Amino acid sequence: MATGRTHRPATRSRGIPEATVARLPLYLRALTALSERSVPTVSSEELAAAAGVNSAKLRKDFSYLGSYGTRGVGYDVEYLVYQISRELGLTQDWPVVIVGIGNLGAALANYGGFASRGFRVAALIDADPGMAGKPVAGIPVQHTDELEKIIQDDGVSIGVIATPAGAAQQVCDRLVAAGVTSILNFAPTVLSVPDGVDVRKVDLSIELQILAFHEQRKAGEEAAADAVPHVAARKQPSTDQGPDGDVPAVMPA
Amino acid sequence: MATGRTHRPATRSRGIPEATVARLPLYLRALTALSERSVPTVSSEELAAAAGVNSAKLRKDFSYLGSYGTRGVGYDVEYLVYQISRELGLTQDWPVVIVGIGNLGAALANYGGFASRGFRVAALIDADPGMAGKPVAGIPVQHTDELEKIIQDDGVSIGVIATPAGAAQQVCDRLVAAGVTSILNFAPTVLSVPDGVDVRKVDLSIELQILAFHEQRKAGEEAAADAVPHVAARKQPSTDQGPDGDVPAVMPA
DNA sequence: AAATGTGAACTTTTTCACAGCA
DNA sequence: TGCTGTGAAAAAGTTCACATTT
Repeated sequence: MATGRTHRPATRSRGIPEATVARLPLYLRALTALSERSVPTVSSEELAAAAGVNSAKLRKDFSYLGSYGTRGVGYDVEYLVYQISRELGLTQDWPVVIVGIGNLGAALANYGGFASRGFRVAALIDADPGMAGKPVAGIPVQHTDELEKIIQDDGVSIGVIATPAGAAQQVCDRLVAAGVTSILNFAPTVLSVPDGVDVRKVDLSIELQILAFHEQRKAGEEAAADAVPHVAARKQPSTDQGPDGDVPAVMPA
Repeated sequence: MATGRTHRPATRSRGIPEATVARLPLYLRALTALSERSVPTVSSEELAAAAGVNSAKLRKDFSYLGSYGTRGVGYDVEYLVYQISRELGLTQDWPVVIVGIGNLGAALANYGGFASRGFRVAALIDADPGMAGKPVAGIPVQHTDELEKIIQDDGVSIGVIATPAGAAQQVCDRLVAAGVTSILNFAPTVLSVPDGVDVRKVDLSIELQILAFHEQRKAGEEAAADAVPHVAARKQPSTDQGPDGDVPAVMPA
């Protein structure tokens, strides 16, 4: 690395669409399950079903990574697991700090899928001095004062914020100042960060509100449906996750 | 579909884009904060900044709801709060059950923003008989056997699954059979549900993997940047959340 | 025969830029 | 004058359908 080269690494044209990146972990999970069952190969159709997406989308997604399948056969499970892991950066180990060891922080610390896939909890940090030293998920909680030291010593670049909303921005600023460049925010606040820092948020109440919106609409539809001869059959098992789910679009006049 | 009607209802063309729906809770939160500070009106620019989106997008989003602003002035905070709440279905009260009262379930039960905005925890349910009766967040945990009864008695239509992955599909099936039509899934599994049921998922490990992807790319870029005279200034405070975060596209020529 | 990989069509979402109103 | 509301353009994402390869 670090040469005077002006071109993108001879690899394949970078620029995997963000939507594709967001689905790679889904594929990886499905593939890992297959791998554990020692399934050697899988078709786009099968894998797509397991991941809950459609097969054309899956093939298109994989096409951004390269040609890892075999026509007439499908994909080699182990090989794909490796390729996707590599693409996601999971072949290296990412130390992560969790700040705010309340109920949620403890839940996160205990979350198994964490350690399993490339991530390692480097430290648990809480502002409450009473918590200091107390082990959570086998890791002793450290006081906020130690934050900068921990991040620098362990080379932490990913931080998880599970504090109350009021403390989140301040914690975020400290994390960023200490060198963290990716933040997963569970606090219900918009964080502002310098350029070059990634923030993703997970927000229970937003998810519930989106569900309520669709739920309300369903209720309206039912009322409308009552006025109509026969409600169309609802019950085809469909696999569908993510942002929408249905969005039918009927509506009373 | 069902009737012979071919035209859209006379109402304002329903069909708020899904992307817009997903942002409404964000606007609502920002507006609620303003309302608490007794701010009477707000411009699209200000509100957009508070919500972490750009103002054109916000205006476009609001335009799907109707014309609730005043040109030259901005939006009336209270009025908008009401309109968005109504649109999201938050003017009614949604009873919610949480299934799986481990660390995460407890965290969710204790989550304040829950009760505050239209949602009410109708019951906490766990498969462990030892948990039964134990109060969490002031609510006694009930055994899974009671699930169907609770859902029917309380008219619950939204369920939260916080069980281990292995139990999730089974719990989901029972919820759906009992009448739940919206599910928020915290278990790391793809749930399959009948048509007409909405599922949204929240998945810590997926979020971390997406961060790792970008983090890895940053590392690569840095190395590339070392070969270039001077790294462009990174540090303009930017507000940016959601799916991407940055995706800088530095790309040496 | 089976299943990938991908141009091309289509849909959704974002951004632009400005007319129109208070 | 200031700021909304929105057509129109651009970008991103999804789906189709089929030539290509094993």
